[in-house]
Amino acid sequence: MFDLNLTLNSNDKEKKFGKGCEQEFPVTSNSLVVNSEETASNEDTCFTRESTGTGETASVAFNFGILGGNDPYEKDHDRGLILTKTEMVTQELFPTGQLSELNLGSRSNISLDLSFNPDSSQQARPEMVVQHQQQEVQQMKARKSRRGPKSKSSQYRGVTFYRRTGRWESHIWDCGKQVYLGGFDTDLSAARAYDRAAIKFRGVDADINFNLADYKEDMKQMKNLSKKEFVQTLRRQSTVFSRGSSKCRGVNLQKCGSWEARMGQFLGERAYDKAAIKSNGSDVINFDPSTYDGKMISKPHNEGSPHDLDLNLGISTSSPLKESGSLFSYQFPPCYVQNTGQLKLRSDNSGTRVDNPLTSEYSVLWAGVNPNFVPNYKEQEVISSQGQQEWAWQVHGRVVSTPMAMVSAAASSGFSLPATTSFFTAPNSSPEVSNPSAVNMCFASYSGTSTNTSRNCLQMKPSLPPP
DNA sequence: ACCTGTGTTGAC
DNA sequence: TCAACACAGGTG
Repeated sequence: MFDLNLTLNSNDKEKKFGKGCEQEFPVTSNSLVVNSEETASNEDTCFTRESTGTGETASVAFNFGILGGNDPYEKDHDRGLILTKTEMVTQELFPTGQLSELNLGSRSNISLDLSFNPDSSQQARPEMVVQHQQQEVQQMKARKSRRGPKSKSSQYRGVTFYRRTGRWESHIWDCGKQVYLGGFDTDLSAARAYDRAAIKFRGVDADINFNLADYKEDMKQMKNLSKKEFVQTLRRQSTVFSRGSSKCRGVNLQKCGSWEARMGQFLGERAYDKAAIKSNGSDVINFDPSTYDGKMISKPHNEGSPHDLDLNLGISTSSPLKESGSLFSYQFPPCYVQNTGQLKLRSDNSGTRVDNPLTSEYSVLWAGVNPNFVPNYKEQEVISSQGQQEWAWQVHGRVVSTPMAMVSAAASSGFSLPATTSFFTAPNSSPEVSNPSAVNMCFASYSGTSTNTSRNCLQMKPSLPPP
């Protein structure tokens, strides 16, 4: 068993972790003490690596005493370690990724590299560690420490929870002015937006929430953008509707040029519309207010019912499962297109259940859409297999350039290709499509309590605006 | 959605 | 004292 007696220079401790951060360490030892330099040459010394945020790594010496030790094997079932005196074990107690989640910041991403080996010849050379540590201290001194109050609402820098909207917002300061970076569903997303902006505005030495390495790709892309353009890009990537992306709430332009549409029948835009009607009237909603007359609002049986549909019309460029946590594997029925200039929703209760039974969230993905196509939804008509009137939308749109080919988002959206190849219909390849700007959307919904699956197809086809 | 004023915090 | 920051109200 190790005695985790670690002592840390009091000055450094506060600089690196901030006040009260010790409590956030996920260590149960009663005496976690970081050793000072003088003891770094001790045979029982272990080392930590500290990410500096600039790709460099510094080390801090730790001292671990051996307690007990009569047994050839020391088992720590809690940590899943089996230690012997004759083998060298390296255990990273604090994975870097986890630490970044623990409000330690990029500079504080410390991982303990616990090495035990009685044979000192196989140990890391302490003098190198000390040297590295000294370099790190100098870098820390040269770098301006954080100023300003710590956020009470978020563990991340630059991220604030906005009570009024119930969202996370991120801001950054530039030239004495606060710049709005966007509103987000999660503080994690907001923190990432802040990080990107911080790197853009202040360079790689900026104090950020996560590892600089996470933003390598972003750094390449942001090189060609001005600050203003970059902020606009961040805002467009924010979870919520953002001006400059689309004039329609819930529609966002993705990096790849595809449009992402995200809505919920009752939890998303519909919920927004309903609330807006109640509080502000019907002039700010997405859909025709007449459609809510005694129908959407007065039919609470749909709310929370198995047939609530989260019409997540998203095309994602990266790891949507990770980001949204709401995109599950669906099998989509084939979509078809009618040359009617209308977007229709069909709903029936046939089909098989394919999604996560533990959730009642529903998703829909749609293929890449012409970026110049600006949809204007208007709820218009309803079709269902039972002849019941549901709802659908008429689509008005305009196309100002040749349409881009639809791109299958299956690979990046967590869908298996066989299940989705029929979902995305390339407008130029489908014989059914006469208008190359038509958009296909299909989705399936599943009840958490029922084995029925509602399969729905949306047809969206823009019509040119009247002259 | 975005801007901006103001209070708070911590380094200098 | 001042810059950096968070919070929150204002505006369109």
